[in-house]
Amino acid sequence: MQIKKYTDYGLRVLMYLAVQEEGQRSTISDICAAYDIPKNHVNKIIHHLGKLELIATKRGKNGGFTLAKRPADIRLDHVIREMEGDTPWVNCHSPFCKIVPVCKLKDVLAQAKAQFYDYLASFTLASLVANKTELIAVFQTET
Amino acid sequence: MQIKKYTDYGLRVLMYLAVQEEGQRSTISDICAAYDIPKNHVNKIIHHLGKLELIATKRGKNGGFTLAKRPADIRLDHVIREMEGDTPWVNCHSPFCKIVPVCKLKDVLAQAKAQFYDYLASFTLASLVANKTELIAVFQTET
DNA sequence: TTAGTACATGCATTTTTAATGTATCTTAAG
DNA sequence: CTTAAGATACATTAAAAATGCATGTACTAA
Repeated sequence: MQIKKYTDYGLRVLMYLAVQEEGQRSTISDICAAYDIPKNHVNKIIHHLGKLELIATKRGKNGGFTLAKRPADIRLDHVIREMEGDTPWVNCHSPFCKIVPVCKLKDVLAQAKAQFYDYLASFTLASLVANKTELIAVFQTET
Repeated sequence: MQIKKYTDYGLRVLMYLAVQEEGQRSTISDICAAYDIPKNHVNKIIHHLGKLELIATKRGKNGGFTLAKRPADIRLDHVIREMEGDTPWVNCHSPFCKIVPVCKLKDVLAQAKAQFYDYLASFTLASLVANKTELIAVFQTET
């Protein structure tokens, strides 16, 4: 059990953007150079983050993207739920399970999952970049 | 993000055993017939549950297995952790991530994961089979 | 004591999902 | 009108999980 790299990268993109100077646009190439991760994947992630209106994207020359909200207004539970896809953590229907109607397992797991997200709801992107200067320093180092 | 069928089946095996008559041994064939799931997979799961000392297995003719503990003494967090494998929910090391030393994301996710398991720790196998007679009835129906 | 049954174990194959790659389209700046 | 950037679609590869197959080992009962 693990979050997808897709989700992980999405969060890292947001962290990167959160420590940039106000109004400073970043590009997919910037991000990929900073983290050394593949452009293809990030391409899709940026698109997705744009759709979620977490970032504002701009095409064409001198294009790029910036955060569309303040870091303190970007809750982690929201980002992770959206990026990860919000499906039940146990699959009761393929294959068909005959005890589903009387099975308490799915309910317990659903509640446990809710606990996970409830906890995340108390954090925002701002929580992740509280140590902004440290992050900036690390981004500037060569690998 | 989802638990493995392996884990799911493991829990279902335990539920099945928990509603059997005291001392009544079950076999892999019994379980697979009850849930209509593949023997190969269950084979490994039974072995694993045996290693965890959650069930007592017996080979040979008239062999099979029973719960090795009372349902109230089998905590769900324990079962799921063991079956699922207890690794971090975010992979910070492949590919290498340069911000790891100053990254708060891993800590937040680790705590969220802890919340998930803490909640499960308040439930046992007994919680899952509180409606024992209902479960028995469903097991007896044809598919 | 031997035939049969059931779990134990290891390896192979298939399926599913995620990750990555390639290509082309659209938009905007200069 | 050329270049740079994200948008979009499709293809391919890689990783993980699920499943299958074969054989070993322990136990029982006839």
